[in-house]
Amino acid sequence: MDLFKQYGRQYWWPVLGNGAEHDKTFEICVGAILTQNTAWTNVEKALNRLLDANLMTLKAISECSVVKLRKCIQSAGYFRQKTKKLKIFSGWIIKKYDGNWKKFFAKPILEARQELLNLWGIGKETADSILLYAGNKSIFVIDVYTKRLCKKYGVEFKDYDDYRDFFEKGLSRIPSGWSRVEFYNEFHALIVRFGKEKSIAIIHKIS
DNA sequence: ACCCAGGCGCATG
DNA sequence: CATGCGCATGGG
Repeated sequence: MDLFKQYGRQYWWPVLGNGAEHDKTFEICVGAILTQNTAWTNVEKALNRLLDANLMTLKAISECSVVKLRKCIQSAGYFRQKTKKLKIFSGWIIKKYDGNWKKFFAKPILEARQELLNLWGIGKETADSILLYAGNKSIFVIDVYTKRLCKKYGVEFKDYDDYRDFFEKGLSRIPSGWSRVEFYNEFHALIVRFGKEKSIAIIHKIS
C-alpha cells in the first residue's frame, strides 16, 4: 500500500481510446502477447498500427495476410513468432467460442487458464494477464519483477504457480473500496513500475 | 557498443 | 527435471 500512496493508480490496460469501435478485450489480449519480453513503448506503436489498419478484431487478424500483419507489429519485435501467435489465438477463439469472449470467460477459471496454456505461444504469465486484465478474473500475475521483489525479501520458489499461490493467499484481505480484481491489477502494475524505477519503497506483511 | 524490455517453445544433458 | 538458446526491435 505504500507503493500505492506513492504512485497512485497506474491505469494499466485499458486502453487506446481512439474513438474507433474496436474490440477492447481483444486489444488487451493482443497487448499481452506482443509485450512478451518486449518494452511496452514498442508494443504501443504496434497496437496503434493495428488500429489504424483496422486489424484490431478477431476476424481481421485471422483473415489478414501474414506479410501485412508482420509489418504492423514489427516494432514489437519477434514479429515472425508473434504473428503466428496472434493468428493461432484469434483462430481459436473464433472457432471454439464463435468469437464470443463471454462464452470463454464464463468457464471455470482454472479450465480457462489451462485452455490458454494449451495454445502455442501462450505461457503462464500471458495466460494470467489475459484472465486478469481482459477477463477480470482474480488471478495474480507473476513476472520477473515480482520474483525479484520476492527474492529481495528472502522469498523464493522454483515454480511459477507457487509464487502465484503465495500472493493470492497473502493478499487475502482486500482494502475496502477495492474489488479483488482491481487490487490484483493495481498491485501487479505497481510492482512492475517499482522494479523499473528501482525506487525504495516497502511492501510489508505480504504473508 | 552494449544492455534490457510486462516470455515462450524447443533442444539438449 | 533443469538449463540454454533463438527469436527482433527500439531506447538508454
